[in-house]
Amino acid sequence: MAELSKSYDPKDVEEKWYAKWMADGRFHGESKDGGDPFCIVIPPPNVTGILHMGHALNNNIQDVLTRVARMQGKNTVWVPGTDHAGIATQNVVERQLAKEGLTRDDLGRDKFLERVWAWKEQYGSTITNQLKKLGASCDWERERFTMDAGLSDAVLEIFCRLYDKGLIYRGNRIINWCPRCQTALSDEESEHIDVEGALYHLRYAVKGKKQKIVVATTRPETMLGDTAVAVNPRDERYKDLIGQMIILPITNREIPIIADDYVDPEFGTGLVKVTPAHDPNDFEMGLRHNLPQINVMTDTGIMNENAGPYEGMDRFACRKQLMEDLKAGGLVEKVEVHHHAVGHCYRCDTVVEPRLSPQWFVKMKPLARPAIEAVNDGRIKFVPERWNKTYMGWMENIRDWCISRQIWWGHRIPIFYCDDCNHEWASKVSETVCPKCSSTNVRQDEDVLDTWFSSWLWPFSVFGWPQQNDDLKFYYPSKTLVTGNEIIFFWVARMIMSGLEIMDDIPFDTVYIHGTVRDDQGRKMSKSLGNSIDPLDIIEKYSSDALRFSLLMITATGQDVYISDDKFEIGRNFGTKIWNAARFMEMHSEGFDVKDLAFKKVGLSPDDQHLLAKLNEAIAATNDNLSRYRFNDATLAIYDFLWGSYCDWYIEYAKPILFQGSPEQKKHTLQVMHYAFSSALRLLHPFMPFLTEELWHGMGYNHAVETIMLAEWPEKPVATGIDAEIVKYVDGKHDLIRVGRILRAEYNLANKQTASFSVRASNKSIAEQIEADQASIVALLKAEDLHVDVGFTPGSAMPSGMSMLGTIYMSIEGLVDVDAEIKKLTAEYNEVNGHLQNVKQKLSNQNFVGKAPREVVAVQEKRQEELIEKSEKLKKMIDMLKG
RNA sequence: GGGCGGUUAGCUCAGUUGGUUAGAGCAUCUCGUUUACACCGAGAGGGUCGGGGGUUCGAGUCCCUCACCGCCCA
Repeated sequence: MAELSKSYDPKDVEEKWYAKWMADGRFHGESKDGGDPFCIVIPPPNVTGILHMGHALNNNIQDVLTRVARMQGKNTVWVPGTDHAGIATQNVVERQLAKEGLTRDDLGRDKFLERVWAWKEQYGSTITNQLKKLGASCDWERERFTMDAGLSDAVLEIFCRLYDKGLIYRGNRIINWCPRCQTALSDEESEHIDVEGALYHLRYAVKGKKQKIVVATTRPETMLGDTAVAVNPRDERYKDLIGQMIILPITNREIPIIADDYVDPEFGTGLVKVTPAHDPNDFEMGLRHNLPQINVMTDTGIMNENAGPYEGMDRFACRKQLMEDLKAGGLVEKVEVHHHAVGHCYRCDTVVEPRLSPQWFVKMKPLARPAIEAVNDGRIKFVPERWNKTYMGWMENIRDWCISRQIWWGHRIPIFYCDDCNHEWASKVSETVCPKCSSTNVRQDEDVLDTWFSSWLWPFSVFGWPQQNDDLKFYYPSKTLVTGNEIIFFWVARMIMSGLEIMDDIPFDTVYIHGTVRDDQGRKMSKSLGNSIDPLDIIEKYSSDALRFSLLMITATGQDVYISDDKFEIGRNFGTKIWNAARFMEMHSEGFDVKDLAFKKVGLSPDDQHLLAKLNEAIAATNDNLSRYRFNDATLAIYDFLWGSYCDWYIEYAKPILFQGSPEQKKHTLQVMHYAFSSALRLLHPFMPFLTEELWHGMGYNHAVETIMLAEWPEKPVATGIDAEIVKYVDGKHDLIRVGRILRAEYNLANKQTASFSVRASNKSIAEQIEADQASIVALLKAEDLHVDVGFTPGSAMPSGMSMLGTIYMSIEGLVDVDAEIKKLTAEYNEVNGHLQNVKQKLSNQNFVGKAPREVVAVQEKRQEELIEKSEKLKKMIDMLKG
């Protein structure tokens, strides 16, 4: 056994073991080794990303699941990787260029892409390196990037298949446009943020009449593109207006008043302006009524030639100027404060402009049907279950997915156009000749695909699809997907659809949705708030094990987790506690062989049995809670066992034996200790991989299995030699010791000060048990001696307390505070009688006795008996003190 | 407007099918440096379980309703 240092230095230990595990290829799995496959695919972080607490939580959970599976002997693979984060990465590189005074257009497409790749080579592994610090046991030999040759091939293959199937189409529709990124976004990428805006009530003149009508809008500048005003056909107020013409202010265009069911008579004035080129609902209305579509803005959100006098102004400057002009013309009825949700670009936070634009879409309804079915019939289950509803709600109202992006970094859309015969076709390879007319006047679509169009293939593309290979066959489908709720639509739902469409099988059978990491005031961690806690700082300050353990211990299943710096002390303190327990064992283990743990299955002491029973409970609880994704309960079970049962009770019990016992007794006790400790280390390993590996070696447990990573996962309980009655007796003994300690505390006995204790045991057999088990009680009570007697009556006033095994008395020299004793016992007597009244009331209630299950009634009857007995005893003790 | 989650000790949270006296960590207070550990040990105090109503012999737990907080979707 190596000598353990006085204090634990996690930094060196953690680096050492991660490097060793990597060098030994411990994280790698191969399909050819067969067995029971267990696969998890990582939610690929953005290649531009840096590790935050959300990642830490997410990857900790995956690592725990992976490490447990590996210890269970499964053929385990956790596939890591990053995604190319089209818009985000392009933004980063463009910012870099801006510092050099350049734009991407200065470089041109090819040169710009070279720059992006160079950036990726230099900085792209930041986040994966940070994952390694967490201890993530990813199979790094399988690391993938969504722009890899293999994954790119998968993207093109899918695109062509879906295009040929008619599931991908090009359409001129209203999409979410980010004027800053100058690209289209999907509906999911436009984040609705509640803002306090205004509802502008504008007066429009009716042609040929003096009458003015009032329409309400939140975006007055789009008025320049209005092509109608609409009312609800059932709205009596405006019946006469339908069919009349309006003269639009500023541009003086004439537009009709139309009737459409879409209009909500309750909203605003019941009259709405219709701008088909700038609003999805207006667009639909425009189609129904054959209205022209007038786009009033450029790609960058600047008003265009259709905006007349406002051409060249920014859209918000235009809004301001236009309102002033309208006010001057007496055309503003009023401006109301209005709360509404406005779409913002999820990458740069710019207000999104709904805008008419030709884009590529995936037809989602046909893909959604089988994906809804898979969750409905339970082939895929969400944990916690409530996310089913969220998923279903979105899937059942699914809209087509806008997949084209007007940027350069990404998979270029594999569509080719012939400018001579107008033929359009999809092809995985670069085309130069039109297959229809043989013209060479051929060009490829300029746009690239949404990044999610590559990540939705992740569960099978990482294994080389469209190639059919053994890995793909063996590891697909993966087991559990671990992710946050914010990407259920973006990613989870789409993977289910692509898996079923392409692989004809679900991509995973369980989706575990964990909570969001927040600060201690419940706010999301964000750079702008400055409230982020950097996991790497926590690792630096407390260790990776501490970060991991603490995070899981405070995260209830699926609930958001509030963290602050000092929460991580939980894990650090626990690690130190375990380290010191190990040192204690080591000090007494000289000459002891940890290979020989065959402690006698007979002749286990009551404390041995109690410890092993608690170990069994911890094993069962850990397994049960893990299977239900209750990580906090799993960690708590291990924590309570090691800190409570093992350190607080068993080590204290073992001290007199290890210090004064016979060699046989010492050996036996050490066997039990090492058995329990090595089991607990294995149970703890997935949560605290580094410390447990260090101790696995430090304690010499590596004699049979070199690394704890591959040691047997504890599942089966210790079957023999444990008597439940004796375990119960030890519970009682702990109670007795607690009561004795209270007596000591009440009289402020110094630690060194010993006292004699007497126990009036509840019955003869308990008396015998205590008698035979005196040493541990004497030690834990720091007693001078201990008398056990069923009929013990104190000769004079003695401080006393009642325990599960009987009444314990403390004899101290001289000063017994009789009044204080009487007061204390009277308080207890009153409390006991209070409970007794309660129970009596229950039992005299015929409804309770008649309707409650027999067991429940029996419990109350037994309790009544105990309370009566306790009450009588207390009465006697008080009388004696008074007498 | 619709949906989901939350409201339990000073703080952050557990509490699985209703059933003894509602738990943990942190914080607070008292005592303690004894030989694994002060990142520790022994003890203590602290809760009308958001309000109201209902079902039940029995409600933190189930139902209704209201209030507030957060998230998602329109």
